[in-house]
Amino acid sequence: MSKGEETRQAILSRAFELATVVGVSGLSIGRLAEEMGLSKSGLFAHFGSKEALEVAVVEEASRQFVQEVMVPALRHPRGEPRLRALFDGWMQWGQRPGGCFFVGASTELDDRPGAPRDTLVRALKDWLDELAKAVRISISEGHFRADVNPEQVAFEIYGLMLGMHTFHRFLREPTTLDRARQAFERLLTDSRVASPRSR
Amino acid sequence: MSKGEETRQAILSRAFELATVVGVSGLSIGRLAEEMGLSKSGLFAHFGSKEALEVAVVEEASRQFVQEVMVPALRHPRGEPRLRALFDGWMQWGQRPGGCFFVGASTELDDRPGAPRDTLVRALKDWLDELAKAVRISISEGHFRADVNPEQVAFEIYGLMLGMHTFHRFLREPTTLDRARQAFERLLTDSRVASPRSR
DNA sequence: TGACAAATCGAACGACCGTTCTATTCTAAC
DNA sequence: GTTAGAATAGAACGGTCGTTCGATTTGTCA
Repeated sequence: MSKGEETRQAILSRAFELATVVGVSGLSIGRLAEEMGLSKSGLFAHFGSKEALEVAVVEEASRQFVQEVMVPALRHPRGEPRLRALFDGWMQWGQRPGGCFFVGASTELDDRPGAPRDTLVRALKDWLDELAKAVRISISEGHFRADVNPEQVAFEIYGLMLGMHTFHRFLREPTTLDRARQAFERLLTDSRVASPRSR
Repeated sequence: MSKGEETRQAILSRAFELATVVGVSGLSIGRLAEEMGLSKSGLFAHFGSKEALEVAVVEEASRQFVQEVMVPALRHPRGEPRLRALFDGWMQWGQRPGGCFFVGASTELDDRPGAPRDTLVRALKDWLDELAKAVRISISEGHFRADVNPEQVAFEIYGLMLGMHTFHRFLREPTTLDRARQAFERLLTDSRVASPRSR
């Protein structure tokens, strides 16, 4: 790795942390440069524009998310255990300072067309696809009923995660973790083969 | 209403619309003054500080939310019908340009202590209390089982709303409305007296 | 109608923003 | 060890931000 790539990566690493707290557009080049011990223009040269920096930050966030949540979940058995691992992994991920990068960024960018938004949409869809895939495997493994809708379950799981985020980080409700767990269990129960009720 | 109060109210009305789209801190006094046909300092004088303006905007949002969602729901029969009305009312509310003010503002302010945050926390808690209250009434009316936890249901409903917001406004998923409805029905089904399963 | 207060304006402030340029320092390959 | 090119620095730009202050218009009530 050349010197340039090295500092660029170091910048992105810190930029990602910072953006998780202050938001993608709240991230400022001057502030970031100061934290990195670089000049504003020196740092700027690595990206060429603020928007390109934002895109790179979103990509860095995806990279870290894959590494810290998705990959470890793949080490768990296929089906429900893996789905649980994904849920647990996200809970861990959401504990870092500033919470979940994607939750903040998606509400921030929902009305701002452009490359950063497109990149984030792609990342979020990948995550939802991963959840749906885990549900689909749960069906084929015989853990869930055949008539369970994977995309529907992924939707509801993600809603849980968002609710958890708001209750924990904004309302600071100490009951949040239990609430989320309980809702998740209800979702699993309703999806299992043992359950007699149709969905 | 004096002249001052009148323009102040007009400013807040527009400021609320604007803040729903660009966020609470994204709201700028210069931009707002231009839209209102006022000078920057003239508009500024109505509030004294940006932070005071932000607080006033949050209050205005609460005012409108009560008027457009909560009050109409009270005209529906106690219990499950009213809970449905609250849900439907929120869905309508979330359709306005920029989506739901509270969803955007709460992720924006979760790491920014101060009066605007405190005001918003209060407003959101009021809304959640209203949901929980509707659930509680549903129990006493015999629509829901006695062992249903009102706060838990309120948590899950709010999670649904958040999921809907992200899927609809950020991902632009056309299936969103159905997904949210279906999840809501599952929640109601699991809560009803007819259901044999314990929660 | 006159007088006092309320409302609004206009200019200026310092701070920070992203971006551009030119000059300098450093790194890496020959 | 020299040299070309990459990496960084520094100063300056136009712009917007929230805020202050003194002057001026406008509304309100005796």
